[in-house]
Amino acid sequence: MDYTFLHSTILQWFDNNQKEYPWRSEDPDPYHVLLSEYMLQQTQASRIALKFPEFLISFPTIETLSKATNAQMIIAWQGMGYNNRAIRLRDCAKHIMDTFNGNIPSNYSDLLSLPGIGTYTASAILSFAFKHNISVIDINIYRIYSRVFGLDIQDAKTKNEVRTIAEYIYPKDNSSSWHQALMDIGSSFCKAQNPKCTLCPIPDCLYRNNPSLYNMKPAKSKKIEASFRNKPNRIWRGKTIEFLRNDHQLGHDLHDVLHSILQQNPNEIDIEWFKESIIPSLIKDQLIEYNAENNHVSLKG
DNA sequence: AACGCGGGGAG
DNA sequence: CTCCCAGCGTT
Repeated sequence: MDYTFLHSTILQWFDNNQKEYPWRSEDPDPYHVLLSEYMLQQTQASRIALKFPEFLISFPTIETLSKATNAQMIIAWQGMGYNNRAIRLRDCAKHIMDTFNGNIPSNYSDLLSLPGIGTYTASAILSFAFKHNISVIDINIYRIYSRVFGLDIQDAKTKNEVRTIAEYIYPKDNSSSWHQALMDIGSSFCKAQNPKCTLCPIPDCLYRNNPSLYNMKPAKSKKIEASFRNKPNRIWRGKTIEFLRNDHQLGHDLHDVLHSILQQNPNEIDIEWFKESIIPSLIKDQLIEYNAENNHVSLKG
């Protein structure tokens, strides 16, 4: 297959229409790429764009990041979600200091050895920071390839087929621009819901030609989350962390924390639930400390 | 293979 | 209200 036209179309579109992000540049600092990719795991780019610059002021280098306390990381992570990712990021920086002399690895296996760096993030760093020619598959690119080639997103075989497509289709002299272009296209046009096919710059696409032929709906997630008082525990975890963020210097009495997040006086059942379910899971993620002697809760130092 | 893990924005 | 998001680690 000759993809010369596809490549030139997409790359030219990217030259003229790429989104401005604080981590994007012609010759990006690998630390900025690692940091942004870490933040972008499961979080929309538009949100990270607001957070990235101030985070970089607080932690301008891998070394400063590696020395952050858990509480500092949790506070700096405000608004980005998945707070245990903040702890992992600091651990990742420490690992880079200790094992790689502070240099971000430029090969796949070393990157994969770092905490919180999986197949996507490793290939993204190699492509965007080190300009290696490697395929990159995030949720946007996965969806685009599935649609362009008419693959059923629920079919178990699709994952492998997309991997094969991703491997042969990208321009072998410009992995970085190609994959970032597809991400922009994925978030602007080839969206999960209500895709704007009429505006999409991809020249040929089986889905656009006949959307009804293909099953592009992701499987319904029918998992039941553990809940309390009509809200999932993850919401209560988040409220607890948010409360402790606002005054992290002091330890807080467990009852005061509960009163604040429940917006009412806690009863025995509330206290039992909080002690048995929420506190242990936050401790397990290294987000908080709990002193059973005086019933004080605080962010982990 | 399935699940835990946040939080905010869009529709 | 439901669905979505530049995923990863654990089981």
